[in-house]
Amino acid sequence: MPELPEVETIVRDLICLQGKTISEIVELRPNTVINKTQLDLTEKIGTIKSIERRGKYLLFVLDSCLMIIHLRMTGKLIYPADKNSIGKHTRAYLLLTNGEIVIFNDIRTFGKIELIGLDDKHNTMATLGPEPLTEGFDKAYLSNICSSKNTNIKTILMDQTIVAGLGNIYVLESLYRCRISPETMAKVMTARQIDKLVKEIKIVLLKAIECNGTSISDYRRIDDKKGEFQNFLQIYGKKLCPLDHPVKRIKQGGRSTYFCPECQK
DNA sequence: ATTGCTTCCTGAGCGC
DNA sequence: TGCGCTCAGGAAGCAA
Repeated sequence: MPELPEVETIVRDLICLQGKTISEIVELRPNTVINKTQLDLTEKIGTIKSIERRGKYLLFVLDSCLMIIHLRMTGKLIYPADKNSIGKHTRAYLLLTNGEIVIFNDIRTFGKIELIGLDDKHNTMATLGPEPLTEGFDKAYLSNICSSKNTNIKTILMDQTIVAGLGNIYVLESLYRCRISPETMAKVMTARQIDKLVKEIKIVLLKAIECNGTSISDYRRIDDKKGEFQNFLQIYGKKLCPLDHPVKRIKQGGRSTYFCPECQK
């Protein structure tokens, strides 16, 4: 399930596409490519000027428009690839003018490729909160948010309008490392806890990027290699915490939460 | 306005 | 062997 470190890894892996030109987006499953009419098909779709990341979104800045890809849980990009690699779960592929292709596979089909004008605002991206690895995400910012919200800290950190790019794995890992219970109401978080949490989130994300992400189930790099951060997980998916206490599993907002009631108060 | 629940989808894993 | 059930999950959309 790609979160910030996984998407960042994919963006870095795709840097070799910069300067190449897309001639066609071939949609194999309906509703995979949104606003395809944005493209002027009489022209080349466009040269890839840059590939960037915002939250969990991949942004292809083309000279004609912006192509936004969200992988959701099971979306994968494969490059280099050839047509023999197109399979049952291939939802679309990009055809380049040099004959190469970039395959978009997605088992659960929640992923999307969306095209918008260079100056248009994307309805969700426009509401994203700050990037967690920038100075805009600091203790003052998170304190202010926490004081005004009537929910638990895990739900706060999962909210993309508050901070963009965190998902279940990195939120739970960060909370465990800070010894903060995910059930703690945001309002009662102390200044010290919030400071520690902000710092730990940055440490965990940087380490996960260095490891090229977490390959627990579906996530793979564009060459199908796994990330390595699953080797450093302390709480997500575990039966015992690193101190051998039993890990408790609950649901918060319909999502699995793993935590150690002994370590996290 | 804010919070929370349901929905989308497929494959894996389980019990019987 | 195979059926039916549950679960995984981001975020849109809707309900309270």
